[in-house]
This record gives sequence, C-alpha cells and structure tokens, in this order.
Amino acid sequence: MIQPAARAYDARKSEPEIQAWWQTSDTYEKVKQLRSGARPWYFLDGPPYASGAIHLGTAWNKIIKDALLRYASMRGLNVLRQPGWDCHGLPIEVKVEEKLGIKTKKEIEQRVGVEKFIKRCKQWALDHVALMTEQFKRLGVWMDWDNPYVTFTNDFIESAWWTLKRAHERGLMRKDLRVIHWCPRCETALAEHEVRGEYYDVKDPSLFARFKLRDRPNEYLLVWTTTPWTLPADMAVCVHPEHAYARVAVGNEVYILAEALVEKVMKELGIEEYRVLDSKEGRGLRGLRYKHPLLGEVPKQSGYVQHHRVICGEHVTLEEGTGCVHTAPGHGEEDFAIGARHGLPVFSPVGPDGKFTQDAGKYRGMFVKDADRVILDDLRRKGVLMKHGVITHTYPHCWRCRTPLLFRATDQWFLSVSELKPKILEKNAERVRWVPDWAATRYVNGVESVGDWCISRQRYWGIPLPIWVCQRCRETIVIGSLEELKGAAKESIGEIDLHRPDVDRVTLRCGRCGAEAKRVPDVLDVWFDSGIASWASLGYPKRSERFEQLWPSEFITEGEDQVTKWFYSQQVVSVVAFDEMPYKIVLMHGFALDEHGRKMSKSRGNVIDPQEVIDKYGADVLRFYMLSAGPPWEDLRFGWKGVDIVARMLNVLWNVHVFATTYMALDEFDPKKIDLERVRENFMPEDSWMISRINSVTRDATEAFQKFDLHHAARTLASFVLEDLSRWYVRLVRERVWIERDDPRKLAAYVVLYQAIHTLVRLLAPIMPYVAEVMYRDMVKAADAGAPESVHMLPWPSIDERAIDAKLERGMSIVRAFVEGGAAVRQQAQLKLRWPVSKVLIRTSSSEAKSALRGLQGVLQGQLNCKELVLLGPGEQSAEFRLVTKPNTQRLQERLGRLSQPVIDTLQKMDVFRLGAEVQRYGFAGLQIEGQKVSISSEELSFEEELQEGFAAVSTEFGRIAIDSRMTPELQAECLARELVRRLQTMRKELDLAMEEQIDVVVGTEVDEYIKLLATQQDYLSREVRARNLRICRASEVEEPGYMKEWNVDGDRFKLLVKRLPA
RNA sequence: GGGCCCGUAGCUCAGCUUGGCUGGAGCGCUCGGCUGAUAACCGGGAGGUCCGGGGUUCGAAUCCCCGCGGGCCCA
Repeated sequence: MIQPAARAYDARKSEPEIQAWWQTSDTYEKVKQLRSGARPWYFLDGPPYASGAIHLGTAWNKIIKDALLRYASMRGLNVLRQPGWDCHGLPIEVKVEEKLGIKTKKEIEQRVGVEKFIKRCKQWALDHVALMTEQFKRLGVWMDWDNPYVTFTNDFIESAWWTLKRAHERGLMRKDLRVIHWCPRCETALAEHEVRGEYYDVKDPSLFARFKLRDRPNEYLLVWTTTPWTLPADMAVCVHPEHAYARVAVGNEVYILAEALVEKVMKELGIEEYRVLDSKEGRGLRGLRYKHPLLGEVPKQSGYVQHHRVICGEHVTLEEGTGCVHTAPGHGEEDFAIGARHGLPVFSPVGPDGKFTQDAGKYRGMFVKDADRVILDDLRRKGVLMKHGVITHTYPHCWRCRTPLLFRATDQWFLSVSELKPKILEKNAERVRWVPDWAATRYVNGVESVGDWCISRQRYWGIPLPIWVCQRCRETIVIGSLEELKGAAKESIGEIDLHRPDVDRVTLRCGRCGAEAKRVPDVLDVWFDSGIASWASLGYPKRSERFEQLWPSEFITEGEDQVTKWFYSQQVVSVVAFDEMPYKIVLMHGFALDEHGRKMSKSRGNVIDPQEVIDKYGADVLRFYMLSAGPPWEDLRFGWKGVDIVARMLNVLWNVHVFATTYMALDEFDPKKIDLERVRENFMPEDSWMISRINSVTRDATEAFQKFDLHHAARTLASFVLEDLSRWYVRLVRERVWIERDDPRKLAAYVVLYQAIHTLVRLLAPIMPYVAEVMYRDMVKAADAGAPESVHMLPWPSIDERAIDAKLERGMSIVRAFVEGGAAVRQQAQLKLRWPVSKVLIRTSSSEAKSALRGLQGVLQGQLNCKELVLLGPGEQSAEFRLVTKPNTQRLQERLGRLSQPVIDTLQKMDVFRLGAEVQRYGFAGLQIEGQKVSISSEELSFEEELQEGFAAVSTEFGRIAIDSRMTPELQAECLARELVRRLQTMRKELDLAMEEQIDVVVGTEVDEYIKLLATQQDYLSREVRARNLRICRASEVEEPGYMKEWNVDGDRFKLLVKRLPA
C-alpha cells in the first residue's frame, strides 16, 4: 500500500537514515552483485592526498564521479569503483615534522629516528583515510570503501619497483648530474611539475656589475643579475651570437653591452655622458677573457680561470639586463645546458641545507640568501658594482613549505621522458578521448614543453628507489619485487616492510664483482606512485588476471590542474611499462571557486566546507547544485543563493510527491491492479502529454549523461519537476483527484503520476541518491513487495519513442502561452483567476498554432476559466474582436479628390488580411476604381484592432487573446461561491479536519440578493467543502453551536458556520 | 612571452557546434494572486551596446581577424 509521504522532507534527518539503511541491508553490495555478470567497466579513481579534511573541490570531484558511476551502473555495466588514496610524500612528512616539533631534516635521523618517523607518517595517512572516507560516504558516494587501493602497501610498492625495473631494462632510467629545483628546508629535489604553479612574487636584489676584461685595459663586460649568491659559481658570460653589441665609452672606461639596451641601461645607471664607439655581432666577442669578480674570495675559482670567457647562446634575450648574461652552470637550468655544450665545470658550492660549502671560500657556512648582502658589499668595495636596486619578480617556491627554491647541481635519477615523448603523443592522439576536446590541445602543449622527469627525492616517507649500487665496481642493480630482493640479499630478510629504514639495511652481493652493494637512499617522487595506479591498484604484476581483463581503464576524471600532473604521469609510466595508454576517456573538470571567481584559500577566509552545506541543506542539494551549476569542465563559482534555489526545487519535488502519495493512499490506489488498457481509454489530453514529456525528458537526460553534460541532465530534470510536473500537470489533475468515486479519469491521473514519478526517481538517482531512494520507497516499494528494495538496483529507464508526441508537446506549450496571456489580461482588467468569465477569444498567428491546439481546447478553456472559448486562425474575424482597415481619409482626399470616397469604400470592403498582406509585401495595394488603376501606399492606410466594449486583449508568442470582462449575475454567483469555498476550506483546516471528513455548513449574508444568487450554487458549494447539509440565510439567523467566523468578501460581510459531524 | 578557456539582464548562467523570425531561465527588484502541496507556492512587469572594433554575409550573440578584461596552465 502506498503510504502518504511525510509533510516536509528533512534531508538532515532522512539522509543519515537512508545511509544507515544502505549499510545494514548491504545495498551497495547487492547492486554490485546484480551487475556482476555484466560487461566490466573499469573506472580508475584519481587518489586524493590523504592529509586533512576534504574541501569543496574534493567533494565536487567525487560527486561527479559518483553521478557518472551510478549512471553507468544503472545502464547495466559492471562498474569497478575502487577508491584510491595517495599516501606518501612530503606533505605528510611536513605535518608529522610539525607534530614532532622537528625543524630540520637532520633531526629526523638524529633525534627521532627514521623508523619512528615512518611509523608516524603511516599512522597519519591511515587516520586521514578514515576521516575522509566518512566524509565521502556522507556525500552519498558509493565506492568500495572497505577495499581501497593505498599507495603504501608492499604490493603497491612492488608494482612501482617492477615498473622501475622495466624502465631500467629499457634504458630509460639513468643517474645524472643535473641542476634542479631544490628546497633548502625540506632538503630535497623537486620535479618540474611540482614547481608548476608555485611561482610567487618576491623582492630580490637587482644589480649591474662590471667584469674587467683581461686583454683590454679599461674595458668591461656589463652584467646584470638578481641572484648575487650565484656569482661565486660564475663560470662564463653569455652573449647572443647574432645581436649587436656596442662598446660604450664613459669617461676613460669602455663598457660592452647589447646595442639595443644602451640607452635604457645608461639611463638606469644614471650615466648621462657616454659615447657609442662601435658595435658588432655578439659572436665577435667570443673568447674574450675576463677577470672573475670574486677570485680572491673564492680561491677555488683560481683553478677555473681558463673558463672565464665570453661564450655564445641563443637563449640570451634583450628584454631585461644588458645582453651579457652571467652564467653559473651549477645554479641555473639554461646555464647548465649551455655550460655542458661549452665544457664548463659544474661548480655548485652549496650544500643541501642551502648553505655555502667549503668550496665557497669566504662565504662558507652562510645561507645563500643571507650571503647576498655580503657579496654585494664585496663587489662594491672592489669597484665591480655599478648599481644595486630591488626588483619584484616571480620566483619558484616549495609547494609544501613555501620556501623560495634554489637551483643546485646534484646527482638525481631521471626517466628519459624526452625519448618517450613521440610515443606518448602518438598513442594519446590514437587512443584517448578528451572531454572537453580542447583539453587535449592543452595537454599536448604541456607534454611538448616538458623535459626529463626527475624521480628521486632525498626524503623518507615514500617508495624507496629499488636501486642498489656496488660499492666497488659501481654496478647498478634494480630490484623488481620483494621475492627478487630476498633472492639477492646477502642475508635472509624475511617479510619486511618495504619502506625505509628496513630496506636501507638490506645489502646485496654484486653479481659482477661479488662486492657489497648498497641501496641508493632516495625515495620516489609521489607522482610516480599515482602514475602506476591503473595497474598497481589491480595488483599487477603479482596477479595478472584482473589486469588482463580490465586494463586500460575506461574512464578517469580529475581537476584541470591534473592535466600536466596525473593525466600526464600516468601516460609516461604506462608507456614505459606497456607502450600503451592507461585510460580511454578522460574528463577534465574545473576548480571550485568562491562566488567572485577567486580561489578558495584559508588566508582569504573564503573557504566553504562541504560539511557546512550538508548541515544546512543535505548532500542531495549540494550534489544537485554542483552538478547543475555549470558544465563540469568550467570553474564553478560557489554561491549560497544557487544552493538555495536547488533546495526549493527539491521542496517542490517533494510537494508533488506528497500530493501524489496522499491521494493515492486515500483512494487505496494499487498500481499492480491496474488494467492499463482501460485506463488508457480514459486518458485526458494532459495525461498523454505527461507520458510524452517523461519520455522526452528521459531521452534528453540520457543524451546529456552520455556526453558528460551533467549540467544539462540536471537542468532538464529540474525544469521537468518545476514546469511540467508541478506547475502544469498537478495543476491540471487537481480537480480530478478530488472526485470521490472510483472514477476512471481519476485512476488515469494516478497511473500517469505513478509512472512519471517512478521514472523520475530513476533519472534522479545518480544525482540525488537519497531523496530518490525515499520517494521510491514511499511510492513504488510500498505498493509492490516484489519490487527491488532500492531504487539503485533498478535499470536506467528506457525510452518509449512511440509515446513521444512532439505535436502534442508543442500544442501544450502553446496552451500554456495563452494561459499566461490570459493571466496578463485578467491582471489588466482586474479579474481574479478564480472568477469565471463568459467569453475568451484567441486568434493564433499561424494556422499551425491553431491546429496544434486542436484536441487541447478543453484544457485551454478550463485553465482560462471561461464559459465560452472562440478559436480563430490567422485571417479569421469575429464580431467582438476584429481587425479593420483605416484609410487615411485626409491624405487620400488630398491626392485623389473626387475619387477618394469610392476608394475608401472599396478599401473598407476588402478583406483586411489580404489587403494587409499585400501592403506588407509590396509596400502598396493596387485597386481598380471606375475604370482607373489606383495605387494605395502604406502611408495612406493603417490597420486597427477593434475590440468590443468590455473586452481586453494582449499579445503572446503565438497570437492574441481577448477576454470579456463584463460581469453577469450568473458569473457573480459563481465568483461569490468560489470566494466562500476558499474561506470554508480555511475553516476546515483550522478545525484540523481530515480531508475526507464531512461537515454541516451555514452561510449567512447581509445582502438579500446574494441568498438568491448563492442558491444556484448550492451543489457546487456542498461538493467542494464536503458538506452534508448546507444552508444559506441571513447573517442574523446564523447560530452556534459550531465553528463560526465572520468574513469580508470584496466589501460584503459574511458569517460562516462549520459544524463537525459526530464520527 | 606562449597555449587553452571565459566575457550575454544588477547577480549566477543557457543559447554559439549547424548564422535567420521578438536573445531565454533562475535569483534579486517590483506589482499582484493563491491558501487542503502551505515555515510553501503561483502569476504579471520593468531590466540587455550579447566586452570593444573591424571583416564575411541579404542577415552575426553565433563564423573570421584585431584589441580589451578575467581565469587556468606553462615560460
């Protein structure tokens, strides 16, 4: 039996209840079971980082995934939805350091010990996995929460090792001295992609220095730099080979700099008197030797004097500086590259902690940025410094601790991405579908600009590099699994945890020379961890069955920042391991921003906690809001107003549900016992229309889901609920539902409502899983014990194309346009909607519109609340509402004189519509008057609408509508009756009467003629208020007992009495 | 400096792929209605240089070019 739904829907109460029920009845497992035999569909979850609570962006990400996965599951696919957790890496290390009060890297090894540190990191990750899992569950996200993939398990680590071994075997991994970004606080290298997006404005010194040439007296190279601390490592000065360089005389001295920059630089240096001596291409300067400015301070440089020369490089620009670029191969990427080409030594006298080493001579022990000042002083003292200022520019920072990064030359391990690039791009173009398609362009541009991937980190909490190096012959051994390690280890190791410090202790015997091999102490870049997720999460290579069945994954979706991160790292390692793409479809989604389009950040104080939204509105509203706010791939501006609108939509949806279940329950409607054929015979036009609509909506929503246009799916559903279901269908069937007998037309309305809601809850299920479940339970499950227990076990609704009647839908929208027009006329004429009118005239602007209305006149007339409806097509006239020709008498007389009168007579006799069409088409009309041809221009006549007295009219999209606003005694009686019904209903409600309960009523009025008028409405009144006896009399005759109330109805006083009947 | 995206009502966004009749919705504003779906709901109205300029076309919010402004990614 269908049960009347709760009066109001309280998501905050219902959602946890439903969730608990899902839990106890194991609904998710049952759904999985149902699809277990179907075609597998491998979704790969991009693992969120297991640190801290979820934010709005994380919530959106999972909401998108959940909606699509629920949809895919309803479409009958066996969806694989294992959640992942990214657990390694610096962010967790930093948190644990904070907790343990650790300030430097040394303390980890010396004070705390690596073992304890790792233990704490793992615990931190586990705690946050648990915390975030609960938050995702509350969002209604259905995934295998009890069986996630976690990047710190031995299995996962072994997958990484296996992949690295593949890379090694293919010659794609190598150790190299490289200048890379280095964080002096975390004391580790950072990869290119870790630095992306981490450029912030900083203030740095800006200085001009002069380097004295050795072979030309009083001649100098003029050099500009913002990093004085790199001068101790200076090896050469680079100029552009093709740009012109000038020799500029200032007093007795000559400066060399780019000709194009002479004026600008001299101005900046404050030199007004100077003379350009000559100028030649940069390549002409090649080989000029100069005296290193800090030769005395950095003794080590004395060994390099043969290198201190001018070299040429294409990377030199003339945008800033002097065109003479100070080059320190140990401290800059470009410097390193050009240095390598010219055989310059990589001198990098800076330690991991950012302090100068022994090699830096005088500056030894100073932190490099602190040394800036000392170096500046030295330069000034030595007459090298020409000018010293401050510049604001963007500079890379550590993404975890915001420390400005340094460039430092160190030994690191690299994946040779440059070799793989062509393959990556080729396979990507061939195999991967990007949504939206322009994301692919963005991706390809990104890939084209990247270099090799530095995968080593000098840290602790990560996958240890499985690389052992022989202490004698330097042979490199890469281990691919724990088994392999056991076999190669010098001593038996048993089941160890594959993290540091356990693996650090394992030593191998070198296969080549037999000496001891020790592990390289580095760990892996975490982006490698997540990169291998598509097979590591399947347990490959240890177990290959699932991998062979499922890989590559069908679908992934993450935020736009992942284009150059996870989307990329996955493709790289996948090509390393398999020469294939790891996923087939990738949906890029946007960022969650605040309502002004700014990034949410703690410092701005504009962060929205998803929990806050859930507490106020529930998860369904948050989900629907985030999915409907815009296309997934555009940034989402979060605004509370938008959330509130969704909440109201949900409320209307619920009201429809309450309406339907209330009356169905009252009439003990049983959808199982319906003779559909008989019901269909009793369909009203609006019933067929509703069936057509629900099928159109199913079609539209399905198409939208297929295209990942989640916003269109959501908006289609919202508009269906509000416009079609609530504002139109329920409005049309309301009266039918009041019929008390078992009327077949009422039954028809129930059947249609039932079918509409039954379909609707399935369409809504992926977006609003909670309320869909509740509605399904109240209406479908309650009536049919044999129905599946959860809406999420049902298949996606199919589309009945035959039920879609485009003409009917169009006709109905025309009806609605005229009903709205009618409301506008009534407002003009001050006629309440409740008051019936005697006549309405409609003239459609096209014959199509008129024919579309055929069959819907009843609906139209009912909603227009009129006694008579006259439907006119274009060109049809009626006495009350006609178009007439108005010739411009004065003009015609002036031009035609005597002839004007017959012309006017003729014009007025002509068919106004044909005349109008002719004038509109040609600009004039031709007549034959008394044997003469006369041409009438459009200025000489006009057309006017003539409305009969008492009528009012407005235009709509489909034509004009006119209403007779005159009142008759009969109409007045009806109006009065309706006013009284409304008030009696209020009184019923105040008495808290059950809907079907009967009453006795006495209506008292002070106006005698009303007694006569109302007598004609006796039946109507009784029926509407469910009165057994209804008496109409003078107000003074109304006597208690009963509930009595006085009312003012449009200026007249009434006394109404309602008597409750004994049960 | 480069790549990609965005710019439509006071606000948030549809429409643009495939050019065409009067450019839509919600919110807000304003006026009104309804009261057995009711801490709701419904209707009317006002409100637009479709970022600017040029081009293609009979016709441009839509296609092309150039600017301006914003976002993201990269230098």
